[in-house]
Amino acid sequence: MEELAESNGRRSVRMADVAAHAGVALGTVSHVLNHPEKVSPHTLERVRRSIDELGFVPNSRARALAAGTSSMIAFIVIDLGNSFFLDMARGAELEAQERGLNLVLANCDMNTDKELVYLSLFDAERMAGVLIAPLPSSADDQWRLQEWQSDVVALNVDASGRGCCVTTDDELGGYLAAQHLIEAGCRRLLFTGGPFSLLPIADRYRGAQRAVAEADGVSLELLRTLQTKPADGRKVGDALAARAADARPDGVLAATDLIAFGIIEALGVQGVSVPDDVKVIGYDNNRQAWESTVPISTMAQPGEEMGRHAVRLLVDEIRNPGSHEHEHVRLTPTLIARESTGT
Amino acid sequence: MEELAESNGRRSVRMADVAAHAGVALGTVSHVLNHPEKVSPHTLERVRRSIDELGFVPNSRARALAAGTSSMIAFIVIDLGNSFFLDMARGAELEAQERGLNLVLANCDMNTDKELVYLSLFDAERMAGVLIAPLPSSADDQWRLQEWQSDVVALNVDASGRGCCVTTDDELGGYLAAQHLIEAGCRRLLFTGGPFSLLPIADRYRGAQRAVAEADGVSLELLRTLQTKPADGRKVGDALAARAADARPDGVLAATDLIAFGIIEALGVQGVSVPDDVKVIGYDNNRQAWESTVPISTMAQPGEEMGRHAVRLLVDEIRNPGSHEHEHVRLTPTLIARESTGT
DNA sequence: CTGAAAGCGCTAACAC
DNA sequence: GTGTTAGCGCTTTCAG
Repeated sequence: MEELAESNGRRSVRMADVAAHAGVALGTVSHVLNHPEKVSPHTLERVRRSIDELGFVPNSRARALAAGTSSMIAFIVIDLGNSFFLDMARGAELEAQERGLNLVLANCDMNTDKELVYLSLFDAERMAGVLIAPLPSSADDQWRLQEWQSDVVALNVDASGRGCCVTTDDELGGYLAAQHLIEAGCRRLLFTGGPFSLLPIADRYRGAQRAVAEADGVSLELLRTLQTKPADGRKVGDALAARAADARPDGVLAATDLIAFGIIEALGVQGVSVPDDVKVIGYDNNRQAWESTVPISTMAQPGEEMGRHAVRLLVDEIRNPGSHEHEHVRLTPTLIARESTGT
Repeated sequence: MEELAESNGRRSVRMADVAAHAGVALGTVSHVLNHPEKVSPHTLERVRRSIDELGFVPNSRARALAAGTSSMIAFIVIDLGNSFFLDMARGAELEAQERGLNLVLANCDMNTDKELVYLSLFDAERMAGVLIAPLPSSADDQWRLQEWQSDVVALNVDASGRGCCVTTDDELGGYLAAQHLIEAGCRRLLFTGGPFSLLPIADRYRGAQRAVAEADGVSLELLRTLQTKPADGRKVGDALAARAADARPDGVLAATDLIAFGIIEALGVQGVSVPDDVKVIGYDNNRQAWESTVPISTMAQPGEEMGRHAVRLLVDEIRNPGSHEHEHVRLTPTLIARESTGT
């Protein structure tokens, strides 16, 4: 099981070698690396030259062991193929870099078991901290049940009470999306998406319900899908196209852009015009759906901002173990109106 | 610059704590972890219980330091937003896992400077090995100029002479793609893509030239683009649509699927039919282009296989520092015929 | 300002 | 089988 790699042949040069080469004590070399201001210019120069000449690369593992600190943080992502998560990673990386931390990624590839595997790995590796963007299911996340060595902050999932987290307000997003459709003149709305075990989807639906309840003479129908892919959308589109025109919704709220994409495509093929006959709005501002023939209106989630915030929370937790209080940062999605809901 | 994270508050339980708790020596605890067969069932049981009760998580850093080994490898990727590279990561992860190694990812986000930054980081962290899929430009890769502590194998780039690498044969891919077009009846081919500083693109063009040279009465035109995005393709599509029908190529070989996608879209808008008027083939089997209204024929690169191979080479290099010989594995792209070149 | 020495948490001989 | 001990490469007091 735990088949380890053997160290590679060449033995790397150690600090002691540098010290010998420069004719100083080992501690002095350490000082030029960590507290150069406390070393005389002359020694500094000499040691530095030795470092260069020998090609010395400080061993961070040893350093971390001795100093009890590390500059590595890890981000465990449920699906790096989803541009939303990749955006988070970008934001996290930028923020980490600005704070002198290094970010590595782990891809769970939609396999929730891997969340735990990687969490354990990084825990054992004594990362300074770890970020995790799990599958936002309603089931109690396994990883939350454990106490971890490293500080961890969750993204895209409500981990209140157990730790820091940053989410976007999906209920509000659903509300705003529905409102946009209503303002565009739609009266017979349809919400489609699934599975509802995904909290964000359930929340988006609730938001849509609220918007509809607040409006007069607007109805809301629900059509569940099994997944969130274009194929699911195409099925919905076909079903809709098969209906009589007056039995058709005039506004569709798709739980994801990918679904919206499928719907628009299927509708187009069957001669139903978007946005003339039916207006469609998606959710996620997913790059994969950017190239739709009819540009898709959508609710954009601030992925990069989420990543940045998460790192900020993490750093606070790492640096102020005493005073730190867990926080739930809730960001707001933004409406991006494009052609699919235009006039 | 090197602003480190401070260790978090709670001090984790060490092996010594476990030993004390179980009433055995520290070395014994180490044994139950690394050589359980050499420990009496009774002690084993007791130590294991102590480990559980105390929530002991072995410190891999210390372990790596003491043992001189590590099970972590890293994959530095030029662009995780590109599904081709993500496929490599998937393959690498699977292969790594089967060999008891753990894979972490680093995203350069199309920033070549980051390649070096991450390489240095992982070098200092004394990773067991590192994989790198850089920007395949013709410029001499900076990272190749240095001797690294860790073993490194390159993906998607020819690093012969300096280390192991695994690539796909782009020249052959271009050849096969052109041949496919010719067999589909095309006589006036157009190759479009760019910039040519990207080696794969130049190679694909060379392959197309070879196929055309081998065929009778087939011409090949070249239309360079600045980048490899759908927008570049749309420009090409518009230019083509603006031509008189008989001045138009009847077969287009796009250097990437994204370009092909843009071309098909632009052509469609202008009333030029794909594949009836013009056949189009792309390259990469990019998921982002899968949802095109006209499914795009393409040359698929075996990303996952590349990742697996790379890990195999890396492992050999790590385990047999003496006998290991650098190897260049060249994989073959596969034609995927879809509608855009259909009849 | 520089050197010596005591660990950091763990592995791997080597003894008992 | 189990305990003891000497490092792994580095940081960091603490004397000189």
